[in-house]
Amino acid sequence: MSPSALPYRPHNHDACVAQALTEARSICQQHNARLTPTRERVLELIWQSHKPLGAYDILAVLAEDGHNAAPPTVYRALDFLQQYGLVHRIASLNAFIGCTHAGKSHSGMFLICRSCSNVLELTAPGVASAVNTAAAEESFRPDDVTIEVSGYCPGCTSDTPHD
Amino acid sequence: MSPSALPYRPHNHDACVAQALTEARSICQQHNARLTPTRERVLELIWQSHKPLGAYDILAVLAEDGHNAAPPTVYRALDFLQQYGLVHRIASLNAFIGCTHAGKSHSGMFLICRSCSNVLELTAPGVASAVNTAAAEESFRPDDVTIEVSGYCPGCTSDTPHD
DNA sequence: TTGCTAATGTTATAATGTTGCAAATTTCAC
DNA sequence: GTGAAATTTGCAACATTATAACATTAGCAA
Ligand SMILES: [Zn+2]
Ligand SMILES: [Zn+2]
Ligand SMILES: [Zn+2]
Ligand SMILES: [Zn+2]
Repeated sequence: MSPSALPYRPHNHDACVAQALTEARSICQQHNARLTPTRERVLELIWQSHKPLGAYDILAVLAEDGHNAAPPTVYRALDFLQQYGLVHRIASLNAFIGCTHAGKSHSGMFLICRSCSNVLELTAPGVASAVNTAAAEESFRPDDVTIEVSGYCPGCTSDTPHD
Repeated sequence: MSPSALPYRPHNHDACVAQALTEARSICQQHNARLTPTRERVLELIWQSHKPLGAYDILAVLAEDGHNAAPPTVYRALDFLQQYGLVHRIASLNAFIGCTHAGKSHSGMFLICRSCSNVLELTAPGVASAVNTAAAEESFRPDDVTIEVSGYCPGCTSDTPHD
């Protein structure tokens, strides 16, 4: 078994954020897309932890920033970031999380801890192929696959839930 | 390849509804749960087609019925029906669909057609086991699995989208 | 009856997400 | 550089989805 994944153990999270921002800049440059200050700030906020963040949570922080922002500001930034695969929306939570596989084409699977709220994004090729097989048997042509697993992470399966 | 699944071809849908209601009565009886008129009516409305229905759509029909209903009425009925596995919520649509495997314990996978909106619920044991394997590799204990696949159904892959 | 519990009614409000248009900024051809 | 075109942002209003809190009613049993 692999060692605990990042979200589940102490780590230098500033490095996570820095790397995410660096990659985002690079990806946007490749696509001639403009990672404007607002968009970058939203991405940074989403990466403030490995827990998903709601649009209105983001909005509240922007307000603290002194940024005079309304909901469309946030949703537009989120749309942009999703478009370039920099963040994912977790449908079962109405919240957003930074993509840990930005750039690489992937169909994510999300492990959502009910106790500590941390989310781990996996690539899970086995799952993707099983889904495609099942869909093919019904002659269904998949376009977008949502896989969200709620449960308990390694840290929270034991009796002492993590933060 | 199997022939087209029910939602994708003409069929006697009244039979779908009748069977769903019969099974629901039986399941509720087994659990000493009361399938009250409101709950039964909501279930019937959800089964009016193989397309998912929003809570406020249900509310509107109840109003036409002359039923003086407010949102909590609908959401409470939906909670009840979900609790006994009679309907599922489709997170990516904020909508509800009748369960086609009521009674049998199952972890569903939903094929959602972008064109005609019909939803097919599959059992897909291969997918379930792939998800469990992937989760186990991260020492994650799954509790609830959401798998929603948006795409195009057999009828809508061709150039003439179905209703 | 009486008293208990589950279910429903009612009002208000919270949380999430969108539309439409005007103003500002950036891009790019000239 | 200058000006038109396109992108991005500000802003106000609105739409949709879901819940909280508390009163009332229906079902059921002692
Ligand atoms: Zn990702
Ligand atoms: Zn946890
Ligand atoms: Zn049918
Ligand atoms: Zn279709």
